[in-house]
Amino acid sequence: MITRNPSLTDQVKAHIKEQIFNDEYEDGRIPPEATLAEDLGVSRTTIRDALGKLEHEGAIYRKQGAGTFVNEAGLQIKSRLEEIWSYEQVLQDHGYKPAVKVLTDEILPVNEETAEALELDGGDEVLVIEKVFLEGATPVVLTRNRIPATLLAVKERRRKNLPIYEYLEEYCDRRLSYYVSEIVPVAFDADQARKLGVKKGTLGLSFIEVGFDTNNEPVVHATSYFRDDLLRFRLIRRKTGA
Amino acid sequence: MITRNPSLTDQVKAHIKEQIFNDEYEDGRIPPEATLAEDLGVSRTTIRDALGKLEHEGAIYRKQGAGTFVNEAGLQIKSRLEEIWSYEQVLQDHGYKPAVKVLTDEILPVNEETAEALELDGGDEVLVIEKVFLEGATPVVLTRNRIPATLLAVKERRRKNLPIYEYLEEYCDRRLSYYVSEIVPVAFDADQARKLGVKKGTLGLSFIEVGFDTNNEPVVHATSYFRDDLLRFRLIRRKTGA
DNA sequence: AAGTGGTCTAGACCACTAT
DNA sequence: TAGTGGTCTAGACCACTTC
Repeated sequence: MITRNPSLTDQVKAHIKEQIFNDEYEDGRIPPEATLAEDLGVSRTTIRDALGKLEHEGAIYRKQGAGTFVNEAGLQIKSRLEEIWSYEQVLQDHGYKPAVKVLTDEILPVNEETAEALELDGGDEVLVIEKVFLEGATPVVLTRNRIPATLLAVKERRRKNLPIYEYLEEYCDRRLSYYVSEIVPVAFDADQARKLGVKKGTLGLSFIEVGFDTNNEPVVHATSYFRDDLLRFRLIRRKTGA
Repeated sequence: MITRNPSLTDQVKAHIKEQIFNDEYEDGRIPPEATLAEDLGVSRTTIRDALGKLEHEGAIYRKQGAGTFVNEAGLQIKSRLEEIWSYEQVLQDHGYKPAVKVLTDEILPVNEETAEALELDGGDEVLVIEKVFLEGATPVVLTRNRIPATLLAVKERRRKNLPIYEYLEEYCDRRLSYYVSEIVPVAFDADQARKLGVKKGTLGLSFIEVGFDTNNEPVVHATSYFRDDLLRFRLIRRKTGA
């Protein structure tokens, strides 16, 4: 059945993905674009948009003049760094049954680093939410999100364990558009180590990032810490012309 | 002047980028797509493709119904992780004048890890190239690339200091298409520390990656080490549907 | 030479934002 | 309500791979 929303392109994309997972394409060869267009009753442009997204995700690859093929190697990648939006989802993708625990949830004066990241003044306040993501009883990810207090539209804020992008929509009426993330290696300090259930000085990865909303305004300053023994990040790097 | 190659889209992209850097757009507002199409004498599709690429790179952002705008924050990002193709380029983008030193260049029996990454047998051989990238006399990046010996088409291999993707084109007739990279925090061992000019145990970042050619075959296994005090990586993370 | 993906056009209509 | 970006169509021609 054809409907708008999700877009035709996304429906086509989902359809092809399903075919791939059901092994419907022999030899990993995906039908020509013209054939797909005719079979699915959409234009070739729509097909190409869908294939373009799948290629970008690493699910397929295309070779001009030759064809379009399933990318077996690309399909193995569990969670691609560029696409991470929720750590619960990341842990699920790794086959875990994640739990979330809110450690801190309070409004505090902003510190210097956060003030700069969120373009605030020294006297302003931020809501600080610290969460830990666990697999069973084992902590895997520790996050600290800081949201300008002025953005909080609602007094009542239950469901503090929402993913931050949902939290921002629900309580701040802001839609998160993208993050700029810096990747930093760390040796966990005593506090971090305790919260992550490892020895002080254990090696790990951290992200320092700023999330921007659809108006391109910074709305959240996040720092995240990962147990390298339980979670490894991958990404696909491509050449982008000029 | 209109020519093919580079594509119209890339020409449009370059043009808009230039306008941005020359501050030609008041208030950071980029003209409507229809206007751009008419002014540049191309179709709106071509304009949209170019804007789409610029948006993906973080140079602009778009808001449906409102317009297209310059992304000042995005333009500050020096080298985006997803787009890294040459460490010389990365260092240049950071304002350094990079030098490259080839430390090792020899054909050796493949080790287990590389054999698995490149789908080789235990008895096969690989060309191992170890390079260090310096700013002046200061090492910043240490890389180790391994290429299957069977791919080497030419006996004479001068210019060992070529970026690996150019090396593969020149001596193996393979075009690098993308890398799958794993990001790992490390404490440098004695050997790495010496080559990077830091104390043993210093914290740093490393990439473990496999490069694939246009036939989606693994052609290079690379490990890279970075001095966190001199080089930080950033990337843009976005939500991708489904 | 046949078949495939890559680029480009011209135009229609929709969804959303601003005023 | 006017103007903007988002989606989609139908079709043309080009570049490349394969046989």
